[in-house]
Amino acid sequence: MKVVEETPYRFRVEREGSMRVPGVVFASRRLLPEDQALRQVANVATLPGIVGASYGMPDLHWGYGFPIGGVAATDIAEGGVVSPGGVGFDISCGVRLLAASVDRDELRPRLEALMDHLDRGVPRGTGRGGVWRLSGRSELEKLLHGGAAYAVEQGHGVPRDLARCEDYGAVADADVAQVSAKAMDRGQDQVGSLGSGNHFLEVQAVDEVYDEATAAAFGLRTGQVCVMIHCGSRGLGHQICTDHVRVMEKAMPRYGIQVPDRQLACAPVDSPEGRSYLGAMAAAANYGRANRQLLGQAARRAFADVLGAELDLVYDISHNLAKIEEHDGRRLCVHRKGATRALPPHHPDLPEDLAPYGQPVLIPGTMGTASYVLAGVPGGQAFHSTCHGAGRTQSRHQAARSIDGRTLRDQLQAKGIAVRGATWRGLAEETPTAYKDVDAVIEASVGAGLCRKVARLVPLGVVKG
DNA sequence: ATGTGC
Repeated sequence: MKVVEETPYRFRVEREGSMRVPGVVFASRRLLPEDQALRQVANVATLPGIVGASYGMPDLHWGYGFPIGGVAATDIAEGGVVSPGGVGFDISCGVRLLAASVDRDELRPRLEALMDHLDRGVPRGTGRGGVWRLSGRSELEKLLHGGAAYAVEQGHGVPRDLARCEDYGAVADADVAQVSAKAMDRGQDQVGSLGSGNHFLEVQAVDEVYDEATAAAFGLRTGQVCVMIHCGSRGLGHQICTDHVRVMEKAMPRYGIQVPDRQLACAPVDSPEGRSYLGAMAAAANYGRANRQLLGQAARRAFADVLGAELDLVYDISHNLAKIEEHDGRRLCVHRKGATRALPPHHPDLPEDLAPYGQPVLIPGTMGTASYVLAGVPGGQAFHSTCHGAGRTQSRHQAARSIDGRTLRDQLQAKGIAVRGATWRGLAEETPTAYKDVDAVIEASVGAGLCRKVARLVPLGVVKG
């Protein structure tokens, strides 16, 4: 594998073997990942119908089949494929940011009380129930079609929330018939729950604003308290991925598709298997959005009860999704796995009030480090995409071996960050030392021309899944 | 990521 530095923030993985396009990785030298992730970038470049390049964002790291931080688009008319591995197991995993009517100085004396309230009000960990008890299978079906919009319709939020959700709170074309009974069962009682792993609800403060006008348009000001929620589609999305990978593995020989890694299982977008996955994926996307809507409501209740304060939705984005988009007159299936759509100013998909500024992009850091609010920029590199987070450098196992959960909790508390965990092991696996430096990832993303900085947020308290 | 692996 030959990797060439084209510019300070752009590396090219040369085409070789069965690669149809080159790989392009946006990163600094220091952030360029280990060979394994670059090999995955090259593997993705072999997929039928892939256009442009197999892209990697600055937080690129090894994942299931596709790398995390990967973007790949296929041309539907040219037999382009869709691959569940290009979306990931946690379909529609994403981030929601809410801004409070209080500043950090006002919160300080009540922080522990607020965290205790959130600790009780935010279900988390594997398997447990969520804050919304759905009335049976038929209501779950409505939610899979309506996403956050259905949640708001049922009184879980205000209509204004939807104007600040990507796709106004729901993606079209959810096909519930493509969601297995097993996936439905797993999803039935998890709406409004964080899950585990790197999922969290964090109380933050705006530490620095880089662009006053854009921050104001997004509803943010220096010193303001915020809530950031990072979660996905729980067991339902996971089961959908599992089910459809299995179907595609079997179908691939029929379409004459060969891939260098069986985890790249795929099928033409324009095929029964492709359409079936996309329909089920859309249902999971709506589940993820409803999940974040309900957790936002749980945060609102805690802020109202403890502080008499309100929370306005800043934005809600997904960083694990495939989307049918038009680029240069072609209909493409754009896979973003650990990558965020970042629409430029005046893009037709943006709501009018955000159009002058570009799409808000929310980047969660790690526990104890900063998070960022970014905005999309003109240029359209990697089909209008940017990074999604800090990006792991250590496996969960390595991380858990490096530090004890209680020690980590004490370290964070000593930095003034209140911690409400689920398990000690889970906390240790998420030690900030297991991740890349989020500030460096943002610097590379901006340097590569993928986005611009709007605000930097710092953690005050974390509810860890 | 995941009722955490066949």
